[in-house]
Amino acid sequence: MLQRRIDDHAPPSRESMREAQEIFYRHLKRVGLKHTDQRDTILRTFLETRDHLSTDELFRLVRKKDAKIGFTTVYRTLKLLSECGLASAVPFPDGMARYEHQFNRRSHHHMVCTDCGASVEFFSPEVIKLEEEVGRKYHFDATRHNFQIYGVCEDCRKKSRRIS
Amino acid sequence: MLQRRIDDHAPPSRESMREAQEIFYRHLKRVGLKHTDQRDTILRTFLETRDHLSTDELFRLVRKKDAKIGFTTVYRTLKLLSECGLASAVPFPDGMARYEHQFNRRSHHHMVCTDCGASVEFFSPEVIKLEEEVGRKYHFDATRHNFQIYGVCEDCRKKSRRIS
DNA sequence: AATGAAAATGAAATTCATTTTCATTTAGCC
DNA sequence: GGCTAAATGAAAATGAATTTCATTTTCATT
Repeated sequence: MLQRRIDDHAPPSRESMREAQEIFYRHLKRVGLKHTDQRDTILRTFLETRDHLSTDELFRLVRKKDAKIGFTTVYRTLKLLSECGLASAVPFPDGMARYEHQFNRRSHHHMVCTDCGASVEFFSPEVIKLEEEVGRKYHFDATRHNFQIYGVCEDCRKKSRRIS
Repeated sequence: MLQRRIDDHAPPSRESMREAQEIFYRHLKRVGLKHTDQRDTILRTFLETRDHLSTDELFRLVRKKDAKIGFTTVYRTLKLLSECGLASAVPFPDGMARYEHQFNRRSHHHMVCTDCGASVEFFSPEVIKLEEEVGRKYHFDATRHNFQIYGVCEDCRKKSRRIS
């Protein structure tokens, strides 16, 4: 299933990797948790991805680097990464929890094909303004939002035309 | 959990109820399915709600009207209602599938409190324009979208201030 | 470097919403 | 009324998410 990220396509530089690790370690320290090789490997693997990964997909990638790391650890680490803002869950129509990393990325949104599940990112500064405005109006302290557009992509339209 | 709908607060009139039923029955006929008392009861119960209901919550409401209707039937009927556009799934942060009815309702979005789960609706014509524009730009046939803003509501801010 | 308490790990078990199965009942066309 | 396909609902199955627990590891303190 294609899930294009349309910018920031360079792999993370050594410095930005280190910066992200520092954020993670600071968070661990703050909540009294420990620094382990597994967590290190999982964070690095996650930062190298460009897609929207389920826990299982990340687990498979992690396993390639260290076959001894278990699914449970990946699951738990992904939660920790969400807590400190390095990862965030994106609700996809298949209902499975999917995460993307938020390190050094512009705020963006997703357009998802309801046929094949492919997703494309788009950018919309208006939405960010809207978040502020609506929050103010209803006296919410708005912290984040989530915006997806669903539809049928060009490829799937072509395919369905061929069939009918 | 409070889930305010901020407009359209009147219960459905007899006419609009009938109109919705007609949409449903037309859909059933189209796909070769039958009209049953259970489906009738479930649709009526659903239209009377104002909230974002999980399948189980709707099942409990339906059971009050007819204790012989099973969970499975509610589950299946909710799917049928989604197919014909009378219901639509709203992704909430608790991960459970929640539905709201779309009959005679303005297009709206949700602001959700990440603390207590309370939700408030808001309206934003800009977002509808955005759906069209972005669809055009990436050659998607955009059919729907989903937009939530997350934050902390006034009540929860007050409560957390009291604690700290 | 050794110690020990607290935390981490990972395999397995559990939970729980969702979905499917299947035997029985019902709708609605002839 | 009879017939056939569909509906029903209880129970079982599924599968992602989460918890348990015995073992291992981290790391602050000797």
